[in-house]
Amino acid sequence: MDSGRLIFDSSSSHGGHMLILGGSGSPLFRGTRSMLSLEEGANKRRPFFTTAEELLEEEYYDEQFPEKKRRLTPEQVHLLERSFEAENKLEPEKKSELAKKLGLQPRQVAVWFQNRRARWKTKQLERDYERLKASYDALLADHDTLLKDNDCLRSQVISLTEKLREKELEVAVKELEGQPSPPSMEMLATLQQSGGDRLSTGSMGSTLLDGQGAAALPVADSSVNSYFQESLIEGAAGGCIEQVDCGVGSEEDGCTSDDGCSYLPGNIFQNASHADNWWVWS
DNA sequence: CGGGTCGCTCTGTTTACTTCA
DNA sequence: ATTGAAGTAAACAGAGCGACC
Repeated sequence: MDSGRLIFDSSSSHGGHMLILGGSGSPLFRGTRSMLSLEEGANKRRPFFTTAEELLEEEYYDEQFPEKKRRLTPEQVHLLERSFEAENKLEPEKKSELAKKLGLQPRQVAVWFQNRRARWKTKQLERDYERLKASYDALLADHDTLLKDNDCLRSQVISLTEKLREKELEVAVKELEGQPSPPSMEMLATLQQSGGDRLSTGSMGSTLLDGQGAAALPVADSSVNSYFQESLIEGAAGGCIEQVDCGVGSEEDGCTSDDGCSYLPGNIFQNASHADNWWVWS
């Protein structure tokens, strides 16, 4: 709808409404536009009104160019912007003061603030969206990294379980070799069988489980000199592996997490025997 | 307390104007 | 130089809300 001629009606009981006289959308104005040639419109463009005196001349301009909508001058916008930065709500006193200072109708100032708030909100929504998107992307990346780490740790569990089994068999064979008569094939078969059972059920010691129970790692078996007991981990049966130092280690044969730490599938317990331990029981 | 009025904000829309291909 | 599309700003409409009488 064309605003047409805008007159601030301060006596209105509704806070001063514009009276719309002869806008292009109103019956009064309909048809008037076609009477003005394009050339006339271009040459006699109605200027911005910036002073009270100019406001008094509105009637003249309105008669000449009743349908023009005028943009605010850069100076007017600048002052309005400064005012908006200080306070994006408009107190009645402030509105009158600004209107007077800018040579605008109070209603125009109110409308400007209204539109400015709408623009600010749109921008704010865009900023919020960008922030949330960045946050989501970061979380997604973290999630992917955790999935990879999880896969690496599963591989470690499987590998270590196998090593442990071999070590326990080796120890058992040595024990039997120490006896006066060599073990029979039946005895060896029985030993192997009992070792396998223990590993598969985890019934002989504490168990280190991965998240989904895909593999079990028995530790601290009291009847066998387990690999764990021989190495650094004493009295920590049933505890959890925890990474304590991210400053060492090769990434060549391991998986690397996003915090720069490497998980070494094959040799973490060898590393653990050194001063710069990677893993402890907690 | 309920209803009417006023003054304000917000959202959505229209319109005038500008820019650019 | 002209024109039409797209973008932007000014203004409006209508609904909602709180304060006041």
